Amino acid sequence: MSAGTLPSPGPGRPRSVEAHRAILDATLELVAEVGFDQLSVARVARRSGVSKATVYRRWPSKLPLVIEAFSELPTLEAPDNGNLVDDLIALLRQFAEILRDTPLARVLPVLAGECAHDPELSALLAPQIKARRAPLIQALERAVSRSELPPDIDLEASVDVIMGPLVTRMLFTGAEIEPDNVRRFVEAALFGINRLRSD
Amino acid sequence: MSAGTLPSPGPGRPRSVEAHRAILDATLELVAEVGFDQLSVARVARRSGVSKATVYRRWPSKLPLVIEAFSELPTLEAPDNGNLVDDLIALLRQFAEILRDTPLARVLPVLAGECAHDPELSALLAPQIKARRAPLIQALERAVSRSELPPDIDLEASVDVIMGPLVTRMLFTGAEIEPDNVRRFVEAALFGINRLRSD
DNA sequence: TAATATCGATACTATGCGCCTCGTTAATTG
DNA sequence: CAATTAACGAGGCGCATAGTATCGATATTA
Repeated sequence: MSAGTLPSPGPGRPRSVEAHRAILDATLELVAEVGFDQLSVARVARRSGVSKATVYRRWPSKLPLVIEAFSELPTLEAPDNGNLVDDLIALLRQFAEILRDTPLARVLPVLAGECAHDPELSALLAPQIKARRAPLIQALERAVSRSELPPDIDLEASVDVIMGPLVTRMLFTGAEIEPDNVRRFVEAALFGINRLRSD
Repeated sequence: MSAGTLPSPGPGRPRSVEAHRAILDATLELVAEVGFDQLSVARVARRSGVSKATVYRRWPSKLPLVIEAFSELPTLEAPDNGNLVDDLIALLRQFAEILRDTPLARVLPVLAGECAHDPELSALLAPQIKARRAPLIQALERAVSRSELPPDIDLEASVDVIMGPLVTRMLFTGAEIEPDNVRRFVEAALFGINRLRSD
């Protein structure tokens, strides 16, 4: 799935897996330190102890590299607590931790903004976004199967209602998100989800 | 308030107001066309028919320029319909129109991501964000004064709950936002706002 | 008219981009 | 054990951009 590692089936020197990881790690470090705009392929190569050409052999440009590095960031793991509220609280607490501990909050908005002009990159980023939303979709589906939610609910819109407040909060106000706030946001969202019928 | 126009109080040739507008317009055009990463001061100068030095005389770098151009984008105008639902629907419809007709959706996430590494720029962007949220805050305050909402409501969090779903929807899924969806999102959010007490 | 400050144009160094060549190194295949 | 194959590091190349500096021309105030 990763663009950089097309394992060589035939003879010849194989691509270094260590270099691959070093490049992605350096990319994430540098994005966190200096931001996307100041990031350059040459800097990534220097930081990862790899030749500049090696990076270009695997990724055509800076953006796909950052997208793949982004895909290496931790994703949500969906626990099955038997009820929707606890599932959502657990998921959003994980999300808040990831936002606090990784450069996700710095990478994702920039990628989203840049992909608006590049359908190719958008096609690269879209499945990543979808994969990160999947655990929430599944938690909602389990709630539907338990009749906690009506069967005709709009799952995608529900995910937006649940994640949206936290995302905007950390994006534009830069506010810290505490566990108590997570519970309040979940409850706030849940009171409205029933209105999000699909028809 | 704008960084570029410090009107000359004494003698000497004053700064061209036309050039100022041309530069900001060209910046917005180029951001919409090629994105923030591909944007360069030289391109802005060429597009606006202005010398490169003129741009540097007014803005120290690319980011403050884009931030000021961003501040020129239309803001929300708060109507007073006498009830909260209609106020919010009107505001969010305006917001959806702005997202559709201007490069706001492409500029804002990139700025937010870049400002995460630069406190100086963050200080430049923060008041712009606050000003754009103000009409929603005012609509909520009117609702409180009409006893539509409890007086101890968390206004900022309420704004996040109302705007968040739309913002994430247009940011990460790129979905079109139709007027009907706006009404549903407003209703979805309103059912939960009462839980957002400030204590 | 004199003083002042911005203007366009241009040159300048430094750096990044993306591509390329080259000799070297590490794996598969016979 | 050789021969083949492919990725490797090092480094050069042309081009574009960043940001600064200089210059004479121009527009405004005193």
